[in-house]
Amino acid sequence: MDRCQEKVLHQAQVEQAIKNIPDSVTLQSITDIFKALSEPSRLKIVTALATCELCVCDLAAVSGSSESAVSHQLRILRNLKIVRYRREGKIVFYRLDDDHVKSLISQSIQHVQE
Amino acid sequence: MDRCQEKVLHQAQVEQAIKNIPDSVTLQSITDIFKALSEPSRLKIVTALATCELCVCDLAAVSGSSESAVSHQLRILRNLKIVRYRREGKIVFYRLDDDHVKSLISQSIQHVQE
DNA sequence: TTGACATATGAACAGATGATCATATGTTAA
DNA sequence: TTAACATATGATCATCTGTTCATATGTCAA
Repeated sequence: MDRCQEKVLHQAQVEQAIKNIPDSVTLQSITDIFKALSEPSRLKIVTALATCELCVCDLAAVSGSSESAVSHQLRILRNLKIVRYRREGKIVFYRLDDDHVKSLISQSIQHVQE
Repeated sequence: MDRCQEKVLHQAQVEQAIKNIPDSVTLQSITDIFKALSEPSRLKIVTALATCELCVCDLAAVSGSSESAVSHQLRILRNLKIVRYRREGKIVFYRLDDDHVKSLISQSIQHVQE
């Protein structure tokens, strides 16, 4: 058995619910964001960057990972426009791209702490 | 080479950043929430439940998955207190546990659409 | 140009995870 | 109790993903 007898029990609600689901592109973008924040190592990086800009070496120290691992993670965060960077000589400084990520995190903390 | 010469380039910022990182329990809880929302199938379920409560069969139709797959996903969402359920005879109705998840999603949509 | 250093990246491996299938549980009606 | 149905769950497998290691790139100083 893979589906209940009447294909859908509550047709009207189902249709309304389907309308409320974002288009597939938006859906994918959102899941990408959440996925980026769903790894402790990346979340550490992001919460650290919520305070001030930091270089790769700093972030390695903050998150307790190797610089290589951090660099790999930063690439993912860069591609998702979650962080920006600027180069200053040999050093690359990273910071959050905008404040939405900060809001996401504070919202989630609220959720967790209740 | 696994660490830059001086162990940390910007000591003060690093210490401040470390203070801003939530304790490991909170961190884990937050990543769990984000991980739960980082799969298209689960995000579909959650956005669908943002409109009204739905039964497993409805959710299968909405998300285009099998009922078994949906049930597995709902278990994860239940354990994370993202959804609640109530039984009415043979049918189990699911709904969001609180409004924080709605906020998280709307925040993320804002982020994506800019 | 050479050497030193900060960062980036490709390959490979180990661990995590979602879907499927089979089966179990719980509820109602007869 | 038995049958039918809605949902739950354990095991398995294929796929995905984070880390590590080795190496490459880019920048500065000499």
